[in-house]
Amino acid sequence: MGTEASHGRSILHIDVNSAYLSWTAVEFLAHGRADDIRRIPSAIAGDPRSRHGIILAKSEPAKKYGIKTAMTLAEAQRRCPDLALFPPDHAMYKVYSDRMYALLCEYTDIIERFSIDECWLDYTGSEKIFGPPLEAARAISARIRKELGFTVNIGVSTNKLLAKMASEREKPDKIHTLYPGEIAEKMWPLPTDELFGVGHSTKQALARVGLRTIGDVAHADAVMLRQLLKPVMGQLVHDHANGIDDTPVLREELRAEKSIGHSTTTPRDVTDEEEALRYLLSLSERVGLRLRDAGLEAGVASVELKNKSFYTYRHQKKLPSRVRTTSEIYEAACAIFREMWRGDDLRLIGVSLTDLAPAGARARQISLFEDPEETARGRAIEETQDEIRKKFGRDAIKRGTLV
DNA sequence: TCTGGGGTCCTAGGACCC
DNA sequence: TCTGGGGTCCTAGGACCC
Repeated sequence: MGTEASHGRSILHIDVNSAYLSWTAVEFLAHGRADDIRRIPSAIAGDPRSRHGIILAKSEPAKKYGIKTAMTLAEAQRRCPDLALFPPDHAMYKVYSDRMYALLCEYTDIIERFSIDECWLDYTGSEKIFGPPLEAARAISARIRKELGFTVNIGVSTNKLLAKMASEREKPDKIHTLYPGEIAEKMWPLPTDELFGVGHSTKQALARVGLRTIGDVAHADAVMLRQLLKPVMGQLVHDHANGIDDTPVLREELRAEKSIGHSTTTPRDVTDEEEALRYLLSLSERVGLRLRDAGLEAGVASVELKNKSFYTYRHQKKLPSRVRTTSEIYEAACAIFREMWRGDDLRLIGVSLTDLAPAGARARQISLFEDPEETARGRAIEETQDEIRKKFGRDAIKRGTLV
């Protein structure tokens, strides 16, 4: 009982330690920098001059000063005046993420990328080739360190939830198991918000009925939890607290993208429509490029605004016909913006698309006001522009209004 | 010079239809 | 004068994740 052999699946969760910071450190070392920024109080943060000043990742020494992810840079610097800071580089992160993914693919072809720095592996069936899961975890950890230069935490168990909860334990560079027989000892003493799926607001709701640890939730009445947290969340939390999770590890090919969006915090408040529309065009362009790259088209467009008081509102619109081009997206975004904007000073503007499907898969409804030839021409032009951008970079072509 | 950006999923209410 | 009950679609908003 409670041993790996008696359970159906064998799941690993791999989590890069302080991903953005570790990858920056490795990149620096590769380019001849003498010191390792992982050994000093350091962080990756955006630029506060453009209102992007929050901590995205921090080193272990920085953690000792109480620096936390998503903390404002000003607060972090109060806690640690000597904090060494480095800007984010998402293109570089993708390169390191892909390298790790390629290495993990040697151990199984059932891998789910949960984010740029986390993966689940369904290792069931690979035991015959690479040995017991704990041995594989040790081999993976050692190879990532040696071949890629950074460290990971690995959680080993029988489902995704337990594997993830295992990898969240002591960091960095650790391997933990959390088999069903270990739940009471390792998981139940933790506070409720350490349970995957429980955030601030659910923690508060649970505390109001006296539930403070994961064990409290595990032993609570499921009917009561469903009433307290609504059916889905109540059941999920009760299941998770008891280590129950039968969701499969979903390979990338089997996962359909649900939305594509971009948003930007503007360097200064946007107060007039003309400027807002310029942002909408630039965002529509980026979203459109990604949409066409993925070979998709969209049925719903939405615009998100955040004003200077940090109040966020979002409106969406089901489009009369499915869209693909930047001009179609931009047109929809403008219409939504004009309807929703309350005239407040804006600090963030976002555009996103949902109801995605492969281009042409669903019958296109041709609107009475649309000239099919013109639509086709517009699309052909944009596809040529996409090719040029792919070859020469995103800024190779700019619309007159953006220059 | 406080406070990012990318997502997923769930709920509730109104419109509309039979 | 009293006043159904499903079901679907659409939209806004919130919670949660990294």
